[in-house]
Amino acid sequence: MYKISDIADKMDVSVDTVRYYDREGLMPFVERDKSGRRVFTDHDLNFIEVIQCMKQAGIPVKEIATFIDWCMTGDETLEQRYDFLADHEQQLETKIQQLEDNLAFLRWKKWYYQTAMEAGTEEIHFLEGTNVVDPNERKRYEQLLADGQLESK
Amino acid sequence: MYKISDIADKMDVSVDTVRYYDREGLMPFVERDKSGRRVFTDHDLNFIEVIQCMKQAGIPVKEIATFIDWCMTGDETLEQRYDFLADHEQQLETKIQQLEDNLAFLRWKKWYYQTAMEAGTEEIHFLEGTNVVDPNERKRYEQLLADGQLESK
DNA sequence: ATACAACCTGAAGTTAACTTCAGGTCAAGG
DNA sequence: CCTTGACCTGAAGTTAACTTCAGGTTGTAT
Repeated sequence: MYKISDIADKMDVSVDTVRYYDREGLMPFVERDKSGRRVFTDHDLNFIEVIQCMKQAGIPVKEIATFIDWCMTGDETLEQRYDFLADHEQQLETKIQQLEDNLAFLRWKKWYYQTAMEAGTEEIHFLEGTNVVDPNERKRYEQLLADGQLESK
Repeated sequence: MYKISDIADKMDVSVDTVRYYDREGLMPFVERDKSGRRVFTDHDLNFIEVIQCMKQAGIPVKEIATFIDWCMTGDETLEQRYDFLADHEQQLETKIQQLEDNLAFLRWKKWYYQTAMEAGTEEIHFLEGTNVVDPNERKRYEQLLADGQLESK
């Protein structure tokens, strides 16, 4: 048996946030003791894990509530639940790919500033006489990356 | 020369959102034509790219505004800009790792429902006589995954 | 016995990131 | 010439996800 603060710790959120989640329908399974306090069981931890994963994956609270609702309904919603997961698996894959691209861009800009700092000025990356970044600079960086010459940076 | 709608298209947001970004200080570089309309240059596209990347990476608008502000200041802020990027590179790496973990969890749950659907009931995953998920089930899944027996699912 | 930390509720407040609105300017096509 | 669509501003409205507040109850350590 667990109390609300245990769950808050486990989910790495505040106790108030757990109550907020409950209010929004994420925890219809939670029981109360004789004086009205929330009591969570081991069985509930299965749901807590799911909720935490979905939250971190960026799924909105309302959608998670729908999913949990299906869980409470029983075996006739197995397919909806599967489809929900398959759909969000797709979305998450796409999002991770995008973040990988963003990460690659940040790294190139980091190299850009690293080298600019060494030169004392950003101008080394500009097209002759302008303040526009030379598109070849990015290619130069990609080449160095591919050649494994950027290990120390 | 580009107009606001071109930039909106390029960033994949609405024209109103671009104006909002400008208001929040993300585009101090933008010029105006004689009748007050925003005019973007090729030089500005460098910034647009940076802004879009940072937005997608989840960096708050205010922080991006700070970064852009440094860019306008000149070479004396090169170090701040480098540190900013290094810091967010770190954060993004952590976030991607977390999302990978979430993805792995979603996939295991997908398998859980896939097999439950085939059996017609979720009970196949429960500990004898309870409604608690058998922890060995996840291990079973991981084993199948490692053995490459899940290709078609 | 009593204090006090942890719990409760309903409701109001906050923040970020937009979005919508009201009202106005302007350049180009028919 | 005049209509129309793209642009402008300042300000108000919206939404999600919390957070804070006011006021109340209770189990446990001193």
